[in-house]
Amino acid sequence: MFPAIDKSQSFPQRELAIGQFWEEQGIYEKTLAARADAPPFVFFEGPPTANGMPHPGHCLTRAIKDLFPRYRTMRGYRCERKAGWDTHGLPVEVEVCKELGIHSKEEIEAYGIEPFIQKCQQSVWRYMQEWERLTERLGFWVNLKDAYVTYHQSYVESVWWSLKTLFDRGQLYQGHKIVWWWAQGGTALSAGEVGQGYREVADPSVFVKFPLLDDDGKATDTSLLVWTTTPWTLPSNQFVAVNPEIEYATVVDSETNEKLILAKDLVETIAGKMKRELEVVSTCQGSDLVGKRYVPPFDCFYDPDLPGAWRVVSAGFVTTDSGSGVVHQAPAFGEVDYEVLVAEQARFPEGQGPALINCVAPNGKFTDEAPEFVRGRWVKDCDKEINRDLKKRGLLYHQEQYLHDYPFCWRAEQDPLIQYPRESWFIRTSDHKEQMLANNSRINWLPEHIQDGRFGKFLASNVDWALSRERYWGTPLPIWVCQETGKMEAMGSYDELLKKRGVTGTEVWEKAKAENPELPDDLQVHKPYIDAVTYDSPFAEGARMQRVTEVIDCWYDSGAMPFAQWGYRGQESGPEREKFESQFPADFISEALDQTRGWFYSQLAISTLLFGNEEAGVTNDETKNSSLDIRHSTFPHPFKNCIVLGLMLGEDGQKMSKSKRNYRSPDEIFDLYGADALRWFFFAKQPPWTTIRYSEQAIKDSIPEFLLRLWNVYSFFNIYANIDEFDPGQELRGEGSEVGGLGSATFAAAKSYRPVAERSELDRWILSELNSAIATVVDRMDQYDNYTACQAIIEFVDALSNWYVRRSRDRFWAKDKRSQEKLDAYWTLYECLVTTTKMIAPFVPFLADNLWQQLAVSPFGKCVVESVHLCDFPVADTGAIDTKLSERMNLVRHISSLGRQARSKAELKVRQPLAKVEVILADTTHQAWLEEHAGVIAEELNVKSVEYSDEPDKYVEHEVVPNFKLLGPKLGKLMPKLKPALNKENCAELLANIRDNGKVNVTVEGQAIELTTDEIEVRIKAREGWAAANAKGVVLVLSTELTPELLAEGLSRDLVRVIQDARKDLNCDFTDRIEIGIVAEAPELQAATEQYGEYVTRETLATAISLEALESVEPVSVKIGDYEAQVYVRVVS
RNA sequence: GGGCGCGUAGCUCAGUUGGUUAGAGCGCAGCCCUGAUAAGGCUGAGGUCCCAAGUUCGAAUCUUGGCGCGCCCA
Repeated sequence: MFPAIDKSQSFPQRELAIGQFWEEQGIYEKTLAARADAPPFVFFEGPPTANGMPHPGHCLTRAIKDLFPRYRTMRGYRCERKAGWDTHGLPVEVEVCKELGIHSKEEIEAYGIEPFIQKCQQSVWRYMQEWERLTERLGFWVNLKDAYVTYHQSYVESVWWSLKTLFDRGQLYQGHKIVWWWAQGGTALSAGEVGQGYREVADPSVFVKFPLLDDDGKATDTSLLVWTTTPWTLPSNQFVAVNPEIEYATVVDSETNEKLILAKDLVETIAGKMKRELEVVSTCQGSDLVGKRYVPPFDCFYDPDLPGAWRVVSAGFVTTDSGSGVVHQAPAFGEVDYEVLVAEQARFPEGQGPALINCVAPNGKFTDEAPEFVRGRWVKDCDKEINRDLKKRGLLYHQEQYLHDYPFCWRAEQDPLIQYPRESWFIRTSDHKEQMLANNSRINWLPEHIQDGRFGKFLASNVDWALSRERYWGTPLPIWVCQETGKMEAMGSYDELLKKRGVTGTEVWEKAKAENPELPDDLQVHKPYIDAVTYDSPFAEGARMQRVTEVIDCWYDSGAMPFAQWGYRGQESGPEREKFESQFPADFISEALDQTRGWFYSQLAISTLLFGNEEAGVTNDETKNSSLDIRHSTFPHPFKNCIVLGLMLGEDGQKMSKSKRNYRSPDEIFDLYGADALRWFFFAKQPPWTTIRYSEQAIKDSIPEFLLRLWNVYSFFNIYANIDEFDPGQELRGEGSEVGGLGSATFAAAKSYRPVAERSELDRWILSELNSAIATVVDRMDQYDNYTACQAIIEFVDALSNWYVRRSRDRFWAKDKRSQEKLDAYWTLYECLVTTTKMIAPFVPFLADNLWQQLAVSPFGKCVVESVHLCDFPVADTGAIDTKLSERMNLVRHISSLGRQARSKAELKVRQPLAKVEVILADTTHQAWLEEHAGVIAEELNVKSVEYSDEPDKYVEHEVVPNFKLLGPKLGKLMPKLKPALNKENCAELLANIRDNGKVNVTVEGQAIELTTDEIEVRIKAREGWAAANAKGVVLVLSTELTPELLAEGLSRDLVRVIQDARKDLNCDFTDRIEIGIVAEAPELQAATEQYGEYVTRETLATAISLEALESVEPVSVKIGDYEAQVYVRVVS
C-alpha cells in the first residue's frame, strides 16, 4: 500500500520533514560515501561574507551551486563540497566602525588595533547562523562542518606560502600607486567611495608655454602650447604628451609673433578664444615631436642634464576634444600620467630612469621643494597664484574656467580629493597577461560572451595587481624588512618566522592570550601581534628585521582558495598535497557577474602565476606526471566550467535593497512556498545568466505549474493503486530482496510486468516520451544548461498529466483489478513516476525525496535505497524511443485541439455530441495509422465518427508553397517570384503532376524551373462556409447537423453536469446516493430525461429520477440546453 | 567618456547555423471538465520583434549608426 496523502500538509511542511530526514540519516554523507571510489567532479565554493543577511540573490547562487554537484553525484561522480567563508577586508572593518561610531584610521588607532581586530574577528560570524540555516533550508548540500575560513592560521599561511613564492620569483614588488587621496583625512578612498562624491565644479583651464629646446639643448624661438586643468601640478611636471597620430601645427601669433605648437584641429578654436589670428607656418605629425625637450614652467626640479624627463612623449589618450592637444603630465597626480612615467622608465636600465617628482606632502600641502611662494599651502588654494606667477613670467598664454565632474570626500563634502602616489605592493600580473588569456581561452564560460567580452577584455587591459592595503583586518603581507639595509625576506609560514635567529615579540601574543584565553589562536598571525615579531637581520650585523605594515587585498585570499582551503603550502607530499592535487582544478564553479573582476580574476591570476606553464598557452601533458610539480598544470585552471549568473533585481526592476522592500526575505519565501518552488523558479524560468527579476508571483506559480501538477499525477496513482491493491513490492517479492535504486531493469522481474513492446500504444508512447526526456535532460545538464533541461521535464510532465493519465482513466477505472491492461497501466505510470522522481531530484530535491519515500520506500522498505539522492541518474533507453509514434500522437493531440477550435467557432460545446468530423491531411504519411485510432479522436471530440475525407476539394483549398530554405540559394533573385507563380498555376494540375511524376514544372519570368517534391510544400486551408479549423497541414471539418437524437443526448449530458453541480453544492460525499426530480416545460427536455434516465442516474449515483418536484426540497433553477428547468436533489443515503 | 550585456504580447521571458502564419507561462475574455480538486483542460483576443540605414532573393536573427535600460570601469 502507498501511504494515504495528507492533504492538510503544505509543500513547505513536507520539505521540513524531508530536511529533517536528511539530517538525521546523514543522507548527504551517504551520497558521498556511495561514491567514495568514483571519479571526482570538483567543485569550488566561492566564499561568501557572512557579515550581512543573505537575500534572494544569494539563494540563486547557492541553488545553482547545489544543482550541478547533485546531478553529477547521481551521474556517478564523487563531488566533495567544502564550504568556505570570506572573512577579511574593508567591509568587515566598516561594519565594526559603524558599531563603534567611528570611521577614520586615526580613530581606529585611537581605539586600539588589538581590540579592533578582535571585534572584526567576532563580527565575521554575526550572521553565520542565518547563512547556515538558509543553506540547509534551501537544500544546498555542502560541507559546512569542515568549512575553510580565510582568517584561519592554516589559510593565512597558505596565502603566505604563495606570496613568498611570488616574492622569491620577483613577481611581488614595491611601487607607487596613484590613488584618490583624501588629504585632510590622510587616507585613500575606494572606488565606491569616490564614485559617491562626484560633483560638478568649475576649475581653471590653462594654456601654458613650454619653450622648446633644440637637439643641442639650446633655446629655440618656439614653445609647446601645453594644456592643463590642475595648475598646482605644474611644479611637478615631468613630460608633455602628444598623440602620434594627430597632426600638429606651428603657428605664429599675429600680435606677439610667438611661435607655438598645438594640434592643427584646435588652431581655430584657440584663435577664437584669443580673438587673434594664428597663422600656420608648418605642420608635422605628433610622432615627429616625440623626444623633443623643453623647459618646464618651474625650475624646482629642473636639471637639463638629467636624462629622461622634460621631453615630449607619445600617448594615445591625447585627443583634440578639448585643450590644445599637448598635455601636461605630472605622474605623481594622475594615473595615466603615472603610466607614462612607468613607460619612460622602461626605456632605461632598472633604476636609472627618471624618478617620480612630487612636491606635495600627503597632507595636501606643498613641500619645501615647491616654489617658495606656495610652500606649506593647500594645493588647490594655489591655482590662482601659480597662474599669476606664470603670467608675470610671460608663460601663461590663456586661461579660462571650465565645468566638469570632480570627486569630493563623501564624509567631508568640502574636501576635494586629489590623485596622489602611495607606496604599494604589486603582483607582476601584466607579465603573465598572455598566459592568463591563453588560460581563459580554454575555460568553458556560460554564457559564452564572458570569455572574449567582459572577462577577456578585462584581462587584455591587465595592469599589475595592487595587492597591499594600508588597513588592519586582513592577511598580513608576510614580508620583513631589514631596518638598516632595506633588504627584504618573505615568510612562508609562522614556523619559518619563529625559527629565525634572534626572534622576539611573540610574547605580545602570549600575553594577550593569557589575559583572554578565549582569543582564537588564529589571531596570532594577524595584526598587531604579528607586527611585534622581529628577528636578527641576515643582511646587516645588529640590525633587525621588521614586518612591513600592510595587509593584503582580500580578493587575494579568495583567489587562493584552491590550495589554501586545504592549507597547502607547497608540501611535496602529505594530506594537504594529496587533497590539493586531487581537487584541482575545479570542474565547476558559479558566481554572479560582479565576480568577473573579483573571484574569477583573482583565482585565474593566482593560479596562472603560481601553477601556469612558463610557455603561454601550452597544454603540456608530459610535464604533469614527471614530478609532483604543480607548476605544470595544463590549462584550463583553476576552473574548467563557469556559470556566470545574472544580477538579481527586486520586484520593481530596481536593485534589491532592504530599504525599498522590493523583495521578501528568503525565510518568508520558504515558509510560504517552499525551497523547491524557489529553486524551480531559478532553474526553469530563465537561463541563469540573464538578469533575473525577483518575482514573488513567479515563485508562487512554480507550485501549480510544476510541483503540484506532478504531485497530482502521483496523487491519482496513489488513489487508484490503493483501491486496486497494486503493490510493486508485492509484485516483486520473492525475486531477491534488494531492488537498489529501482532501475527499469528491476521491474522486469515483477510478476505482472509485461515487456514494454507488448503493451498498448499509449504505454509505449509515454515511455518513449520519458526516455526522450531523459536523453534531453542528460544532454543539456552535461552542458550546464539547466534551463533547457527543465523545459524537457515540464513538457514530459505535461504529457504524462494531460494525455497519458487522461487517456488511461478507463483502464484505471476498469472493474477487474488483475486485468493485464490495467496492470500494464499501473506499471507504466509507476515507472514514469519513479523515473521522473529521480530525474527531478537535483532540481527539486525535497519534492523528489518525498515522492521517493512514498513511491519506493513505502512498498519496498529496506530493500530499496533510502533516499532518491542515492540513486543513479536515469539513463535513456534509446530502444524505447519511438519518434514515429511520438509524431503520430502529437498529430492526434493536434487534431483534437483543432476539433475543439472548430467547435468553439461553431458554438457547439463539447457536451453536444455530433455525427462526425472529417479530417484532411496535407501529408498523408500517418493517415492509415490515424484511421485505426479514430476512437480516441471521437472520444476526445464527442463525435460519433471520424472520417478522412475522400473529396478534400469540397472542403479545402490547396496552396503550393516553395521551400525557401532549399530553393533560395538555387534560385537567387527569382526566389520571390516563385511563390506567386506557383499560385497562378492551376493547383489541381500541379498536384496531379506531383502525384504522377514527383515533380512540378513552372515558368518564372520566362524561365522554366523544375521542382522536386522536397522543394515544395503543399498547404491546405479550409474553404469558407464550413465549421472547420486548420493549422499545420491539417484541416478538420465538423458536421454541424443536429438530429433530435443528438440533441437529446446533448441534453442528457447537460443534465448530468447540472446534477453534479448540485451534488457539489450539497457537499455530497463521493459515495452518497441521491434522488432527482426534474421539472421542465419543454417536452424535449422531458423526453431526453426519460430516454437517458439510466445514463443520468448511473453517472450521478442516483437511485431514482422523476419528472416531478421532490417534496421539501429547495429546487435549483437551471438552464439545460436552451430550456429552463427546476432541479430537485435529495440525498437518500 | 570606455567596455560588456539587454530591448520580442499588458507582465515575465523563450526563439543555436538568416527561410516567408514569431512562441510559452501568467494576466484578460469565453468555453469545457468535475471519480487527480491548494485543481485541471481548451479556445480566443493581444506583436511596427526599440528606431534607422545597410548586406541579402529573403532579416526578430548578420553589419553599422542612433535611442533606452542595466552592470562594470574611468
